[in-house]
Amino acid sequence: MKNKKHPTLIVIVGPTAVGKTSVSIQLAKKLNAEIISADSRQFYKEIPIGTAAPTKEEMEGVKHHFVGNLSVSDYYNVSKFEYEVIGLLEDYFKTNDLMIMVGGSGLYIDAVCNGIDKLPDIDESLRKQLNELYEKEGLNILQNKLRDLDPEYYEQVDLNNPKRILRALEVCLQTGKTYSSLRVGNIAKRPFNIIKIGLELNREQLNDRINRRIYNMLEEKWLDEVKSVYHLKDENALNTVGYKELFKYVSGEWDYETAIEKIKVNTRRFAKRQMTWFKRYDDIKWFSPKELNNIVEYLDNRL
RNA sequence: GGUGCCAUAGCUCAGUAGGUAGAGCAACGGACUGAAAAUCCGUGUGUCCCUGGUUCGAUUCCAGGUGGUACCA
Repeated sequence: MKNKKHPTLIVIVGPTAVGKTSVSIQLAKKLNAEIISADSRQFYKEIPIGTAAPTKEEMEGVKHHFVGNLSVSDYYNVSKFEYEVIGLLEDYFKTNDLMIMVGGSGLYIDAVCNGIDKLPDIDESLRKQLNELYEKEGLNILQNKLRDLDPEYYEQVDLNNPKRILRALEVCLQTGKTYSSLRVGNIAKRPFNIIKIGLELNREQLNDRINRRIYNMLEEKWLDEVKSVYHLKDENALNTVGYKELFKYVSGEWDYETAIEKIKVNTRRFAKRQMTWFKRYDDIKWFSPKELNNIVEYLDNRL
């Protein structure tokens, strides 16, 4: 490796099960870097097996951040992640040149790379109130409310998507301003370089890896882990591929085979959504997870 | 071996009173600014088992074949 002059964040993305963890750890060792996980489910300490979080052994010798740092009952969001990561990097780059950020949560990665609009926190009671309104009155009421409060956003938003509408409404009601006026979408200028690397496999190979990984997770007593958090199953953090299906098995709603089959299907779909997100990055270089040497060479030329 | 039933999308199956076909699931494509492994939107991808016959026209009717299935031997 040449001498690195500019602090650089190496971002490694890719669909679930493609092999990001292994590549990131090998790179971290070669480059003497630490790792930030940008995986919105590996934050939670109660669910390492089903989220394929890096194990203690894997993390041996490579410092990891944002793995198992939260409880599933903690409230967390992208903005906090951005704030914490940027804070960490500011410190880290005083004495180091390279950090690796690896993960599959596109929104979280974008927040770190590009920043996210500064919006106030929403009162818990307001969010709850809106959720109840939606439960009781349905989507139509929310749509009408949004048309009154923020006609501009009403024109752009996917009106069938309750989450988008609820979000816009809570911001409008909390701030007294329109959501559209607060959504400026400025791209943040970061005081470090960013190099994006994508890992991909063809569909057949990825599906095969997905199936094998599900099998391995079950071998590692995933079901015990699921049962241990069953009482928390309504937490958002557990609205997660694998857990929601196995909860239905545990409750007796589905038989085992059905649950496993659904996990496979939903994991494939998740991987597809991730690829859709990452494919729009125009500053990314794609590799197979097997070509570590090519990745190192590519980085070497750019650092 | 005999008789009945079945053969249509990747799977389970509808359907066409003869004018080349459609549901569910799967699959595929897309969106995405504080719940994102979330949430939402879009798309039929087909030798209608094979061969021949009748017909202007057969996936549909007829005959034979092949495969499956049930019952009888």
